[in-house]
Amino acid sequence: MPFANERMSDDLKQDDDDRERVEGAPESVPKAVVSRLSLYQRELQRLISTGEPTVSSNRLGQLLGVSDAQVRKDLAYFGQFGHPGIGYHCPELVARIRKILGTDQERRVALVGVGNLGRALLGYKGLEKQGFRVVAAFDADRAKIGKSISGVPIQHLDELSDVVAAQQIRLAILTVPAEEALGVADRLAQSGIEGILNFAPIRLQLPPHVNHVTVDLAIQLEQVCFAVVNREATP
Amino acid sequence: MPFANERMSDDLKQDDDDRERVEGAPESVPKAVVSRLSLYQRELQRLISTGEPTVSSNRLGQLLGVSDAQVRKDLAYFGQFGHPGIGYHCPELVARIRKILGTDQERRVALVGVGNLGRALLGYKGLEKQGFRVVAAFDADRAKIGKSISGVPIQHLDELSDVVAAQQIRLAILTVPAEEALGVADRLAQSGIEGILNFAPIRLQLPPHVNHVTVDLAIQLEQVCFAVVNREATP
DNA sequence: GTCTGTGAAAATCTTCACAGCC
DNA sequence: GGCTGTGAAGATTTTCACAGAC
Repeated sequence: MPFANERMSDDLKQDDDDRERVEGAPESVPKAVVSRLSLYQRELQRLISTGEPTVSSNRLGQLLGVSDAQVRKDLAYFGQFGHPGIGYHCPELVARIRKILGTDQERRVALVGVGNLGRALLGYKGLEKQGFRVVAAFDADRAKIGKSISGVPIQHLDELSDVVAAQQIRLAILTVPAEEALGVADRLAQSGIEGILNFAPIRLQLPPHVNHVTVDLAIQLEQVCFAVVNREATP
Repeated sequence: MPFANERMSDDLKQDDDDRERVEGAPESVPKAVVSRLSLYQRELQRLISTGEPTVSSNRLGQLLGVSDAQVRKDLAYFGQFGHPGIGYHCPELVARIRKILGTDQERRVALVGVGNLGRALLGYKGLEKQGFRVVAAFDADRAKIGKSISGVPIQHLDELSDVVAAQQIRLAILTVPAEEALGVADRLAQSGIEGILNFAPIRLQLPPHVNHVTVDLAIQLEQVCFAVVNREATP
């Protein structure tokens, strides 16, 4: 994970339904599976851009360092996408994965905390390439209000609720200092935000209907450091 | 995972040695364990700053959303740090964990790719708070060379090897565009860098003695999006 | 009584291996 | 021949539960 520190539910319901999964919510999916789905989708886009019409689980897995069985099992959580003897049709599979992830439509995102990291993310192309659009930025510092960064206007935190409602924003990126993170996260929840990508190195406590993933950059570097100091190998 | 996409070895050796782990490299440690070690260490620092001398596995776990048994098992990989009937002595445990992670001494870090994200990380206090110091930044763009950002001088990529050797830098942060990431990662490896924290949304291929962790920000946001669209709950 | 450290059990995740389709 | 989808086997990770230390 990245390592990242995430907390998202797995409910334990056993899915003994063997009808074909038509749509929507499979009972319980390991988060590692969802993470790999994102990887697959990215690699598939690359394959498409090089003109490959189809790909086998074996090849896709090799490109990403994952076993062929793993690729097939991961996809099987959501239905049957492959064609025996042929493999997976790249554009079709991309479309299916985007639908699963919810990135088949453009997702509007609010960013809160226009410091160093926040500014960087406002200018980061990698997010919109995957279907996210940061449409509003917020900060408590009056000096920053009114400016635009990368075309995104910076507004005061007090406007949060109104803007979220008006623009029907469901996702937020939280890039405020650790000390303020808990308070601001509360305000996000109260504003109707449903999912938060948190960069503060702190455990958020949120109502159960608000999902979040925390990315702690120092922890990631510590992982690398541990591996180096303990002379591990990257296979 | 954060989802992050990491690839670090687990070797499968069975550790049937029941002498006390005196030091150094435990045979094989799940990366999730190492990741939690970082969490523990952060929370312990907070406890120390509020004046708590000791903490039980139960309390530490509660603060972080982890079971008490998990805390104990994680620490048991590296030795015996606790005191029955009392718990763990916070300062002692912090010191032990830092030693395990390799952050007991200041680690010099090189940053390559002074774009939006790179600049943000140069100004990010969270890294040095955990014992990392970015001492050199590199870019291929001549226009950026010579300036300093947050006190870190920007040098040309061609200087990489010399600077890494002169300053004995072992860790690097890679914040170049995806298209250049593979090539630059090669140069890092050849310069003697031993660990890379990679932000390019691409799978690095590196010699086995160079460890790396990839943080893909778009993937993290996709995880949140999936959870929201599929109405999961955060317990 | 409190708390750790740890085998044993449970749950989860990954790989194997093969039936069935192209 | 090549390939997917999947039950069964295997491996790993987490939780349970308790002996032993304070």
